[in-house]
Amino acid sequence: MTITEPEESQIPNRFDFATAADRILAAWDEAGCWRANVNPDRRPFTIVIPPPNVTGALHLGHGLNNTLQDVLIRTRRMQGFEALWIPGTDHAGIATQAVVERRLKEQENKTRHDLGREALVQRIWQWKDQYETRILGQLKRMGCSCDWDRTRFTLDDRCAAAVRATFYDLFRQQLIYRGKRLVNWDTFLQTAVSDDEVFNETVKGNFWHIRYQVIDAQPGEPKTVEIATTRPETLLGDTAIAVHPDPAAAFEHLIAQQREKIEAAGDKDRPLFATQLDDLIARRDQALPALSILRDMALDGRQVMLPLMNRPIPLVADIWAKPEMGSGCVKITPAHDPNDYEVGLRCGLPMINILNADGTLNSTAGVYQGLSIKQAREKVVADLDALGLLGDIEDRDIELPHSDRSKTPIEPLLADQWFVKMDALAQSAIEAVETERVKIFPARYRKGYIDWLSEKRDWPVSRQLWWGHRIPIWSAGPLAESEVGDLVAKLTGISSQSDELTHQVDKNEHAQSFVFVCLRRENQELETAVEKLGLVRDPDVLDTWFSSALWPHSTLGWPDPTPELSYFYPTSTLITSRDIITLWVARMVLMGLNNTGKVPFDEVFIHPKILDGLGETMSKSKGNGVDPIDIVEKFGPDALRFALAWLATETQDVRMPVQYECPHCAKLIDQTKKNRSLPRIDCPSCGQPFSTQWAESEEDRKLPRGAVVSERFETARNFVNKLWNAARFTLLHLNDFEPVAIDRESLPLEDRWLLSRLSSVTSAVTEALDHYRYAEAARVLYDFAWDEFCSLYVEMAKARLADPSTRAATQTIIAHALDTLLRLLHPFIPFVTEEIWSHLGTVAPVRGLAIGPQTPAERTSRFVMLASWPTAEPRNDADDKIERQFAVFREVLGAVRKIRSSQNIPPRDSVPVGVRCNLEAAELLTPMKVLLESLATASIESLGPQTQPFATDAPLAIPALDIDVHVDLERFIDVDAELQRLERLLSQIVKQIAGKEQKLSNDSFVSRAPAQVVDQERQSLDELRRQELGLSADIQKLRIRIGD
RNA sequence: GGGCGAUUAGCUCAGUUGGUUAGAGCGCCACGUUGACAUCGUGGAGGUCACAGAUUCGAGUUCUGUAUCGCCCA
Repeated sequence: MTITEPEESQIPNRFDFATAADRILAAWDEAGCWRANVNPDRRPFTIVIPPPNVTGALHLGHGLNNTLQDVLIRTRRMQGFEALWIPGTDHAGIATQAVVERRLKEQENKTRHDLGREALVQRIWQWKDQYETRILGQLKRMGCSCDWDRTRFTLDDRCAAAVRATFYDLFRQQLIYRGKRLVNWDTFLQTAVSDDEVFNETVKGNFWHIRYQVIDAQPGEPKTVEIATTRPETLLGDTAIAVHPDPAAAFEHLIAQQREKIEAAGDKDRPLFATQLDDLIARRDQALPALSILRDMALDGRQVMLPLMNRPIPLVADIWAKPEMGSGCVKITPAHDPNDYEVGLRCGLPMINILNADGTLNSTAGVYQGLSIKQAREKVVADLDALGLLGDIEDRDIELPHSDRSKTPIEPLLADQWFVKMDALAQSAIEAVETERVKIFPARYRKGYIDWLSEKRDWPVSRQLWWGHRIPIWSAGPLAESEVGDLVAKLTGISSQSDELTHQVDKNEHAQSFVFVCLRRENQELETAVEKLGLVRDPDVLDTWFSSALWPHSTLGWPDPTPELSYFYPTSTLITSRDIITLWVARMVLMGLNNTGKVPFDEVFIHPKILDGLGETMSKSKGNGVDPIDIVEKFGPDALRFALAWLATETQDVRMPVQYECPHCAKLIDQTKKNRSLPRIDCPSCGQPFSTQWAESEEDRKLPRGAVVSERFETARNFVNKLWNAARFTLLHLNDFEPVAIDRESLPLEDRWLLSRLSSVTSAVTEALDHYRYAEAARVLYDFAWDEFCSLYVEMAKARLADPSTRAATQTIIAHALDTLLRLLHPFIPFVTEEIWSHLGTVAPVRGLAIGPQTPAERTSRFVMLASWPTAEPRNDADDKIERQFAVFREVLGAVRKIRSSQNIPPRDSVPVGVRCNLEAAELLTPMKVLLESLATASIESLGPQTQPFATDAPLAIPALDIDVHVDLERFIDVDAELQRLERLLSQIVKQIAGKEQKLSNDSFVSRAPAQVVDQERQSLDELRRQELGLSADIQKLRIRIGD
């Protein structure tokens, strides 16, 4: 057989991901590799993507989330499942509307009211189209193998149909009702924002003390009650003053608590706590009599006069009043404070709203009508002062809620809202997790999920927005009883002909009647009919989470009984981040159960978050976000994915210091809190300016943009390169490849070792992925590919590939190994594996071990993406032995290399080596002598129990294996270096001996530790003493030599 | 205030059931390129496992407390 020279030029020595990626994506597209269809011959495996917001582009957090999903779906696809990954995006109600409104204001100085509902929604659709395209493009470039034909959007027609059907159903089950609720009102955007769109900021404010006069004070009773407030203007909406119902008990409780605190405190804190206790007791003694009187007055139904409004309001007894704070009394404004609202509910108080939507005061505020909050506050304070009702004014830091969207202060405001009744729904979702019909990984997240649902707080689903699913309710009211009867009769008439309309009659807190109609789907005719009856459609839209709660079944066609729904639903796994377990995961479970009777997914995997170098979460608004595409362009898509998977451990968030890359000189500039919010940065290296994501001005935007990258992707990029080059080596040596029959038993040791390792690695990777241990899977593959396949096997194969008598068999094995490795790595690094696969398919279209007269040759699939996942072979003793053998081999090899290195022996000079070891080890090592000689550039002069040190000896012991490695330094000796090395070794050994001796002289260790452990320690001590002797002798010899 | 998590080498992180001398990547130092790969190879230096207790013959690993940081909920 003639061996032709490998043609290196055909395969470049680096993987050119920039050009290959597009080509590979196009090939997958063309072949529809990512497509999944109802297929009774296969088991389905389904993932729905957590739909990213169309508010902005994806960052690295999404990069991680989607990488993990893709690794899983690619693995399952290769394992023979009909693997469906449904992509899509979320309309993200308020977030998206706010972004578009802000731009409208900035660029055209217009508000949404200038545009009107339809035109604004039109604009938001344009925004959505733009970002949806960008987001899906980002996912594609990352290699996400979603079924793109099934891309959905939470506001598209199919999702809308699901939302309508769900709302209608819940409404008919009487699980949807209208009620009042305090909302976080953004007076700038004039909308309610959700709790998670509110952040608290401490601002400087005041604490005003105000006196309210008691009406008809009796003898012995106070004439005024003092309260203190940070928001004096809200007194215009006060409906009560509260005092604690049992101040004595409340004080006792506090005092007991403080005593416990002192018990538990360290010496450092105790004096402070003791002082606090004294203060508390003094306070009780001083305040209790007055508070008791006030409590009695409250129980007696006494009233105080609300200043400025001259409205009598009751004294009430409620636990919200804290006897230890201020005067012990608190004003109650139920319509403008969450705590007061609760008091109002408990005490049946009226709720008076004093605000307009724009934050000015309304007509209930009397003479203050029309003023802004700030103006009203000043005037109220001045007027109180004039009346002599104002007491002290304290300076105080106040935690004030702000809207995340407009950055303006939130005003709590009472508004009509639609609610979903959570009781039974929440219970069903709790049970799904408790019974493990839905399994959550890691399990610690179960608690938060269950605790949150256990509160069973009704879900307010109205949003005062224009962007979203409009609430399908038409209402009329308040109506007289006769009108109600009339209207209901007419509605019953309509609904007798259509099952798409349902209605309810509801009375509000003032006993006024309202009629609500819900329509099941878009139906112009019905809508017109309903509106003709005088019913008006609710202007609000639904909470975004309402539509995303339906995502696992709405994307599959529900409410229609589609074949997809029955085949792919319930989905298999949901992969998401922990911050939306309650908002989203819990709601999907309860809605899935309500709508389909089945859980939406069997398993949930919660992955870590990506933090920046300062430990802060990444976000666009902070400026520390990284665009995955920047990483793709610098390091390649495979490096992005592999690095993220490698970092995705179970407990640890991913901390990722990021740098700007100067587009002029490629210098990396650490991102800091300071520079991350700048629109332009001058490169400290080349001095030239570049722009950042904040660039707004013409001038800045003209500058080239500095990518935000992280050095943490280098390891993964290097790994991809390593794999590429190992493959390149393999491919170059397969130019004349003809598969040959393999007889396993007669294979050389290193081949059997490699096959055994492949099998072990396959098991480990499969196991790790089954349990979402991505980092472990990545590490196993990295270590195997680099340290074993590249550094050992390929090195060992070189000689055999050069020998015509062994070339063919070696080719068969190495081709098989590369083939398996590519399959195992494919889910992590799909592009480079696909590229190598196609080269491999050219030189070795038929490969595998099952080649022979009896078994048909294994022909491989065109795409590794569609190839089958490797299966591990059953373990056997021979394999275990071989793996142990190689572990020993690597230790000995390492020892020789260490000695060589410490002596600065040139790499190409061969050294004589002796290995002293027991008989068993000698038996293991003898067959590997040639390999050892080649990898260590050595000649093995002697191997076994009889091996003696050389005359000019450099020893190194491997105590764990009872092996001493000796190198003959005759030709190389650098006495000083060797003396230095030996002395350092000796000092380490002396230290260890001391430790062991101490341990063994401890009677309690010798008598109580297991005999086996004690024995081991004794042997180890003997071994150390033996080494000590040897080293001392060697050192002695060298000293004499210097003396010569 | 409640809950969850983290704290291991200069940096970023692994560390399975408690048991020889605690590992990796990057960075650093030394040496090395003729054919897979300098995005490389070989070796080296570098650790009071946050702190304080407890359990144990023995603790990075188990328990309690403290500190710091992060997230979630109120």
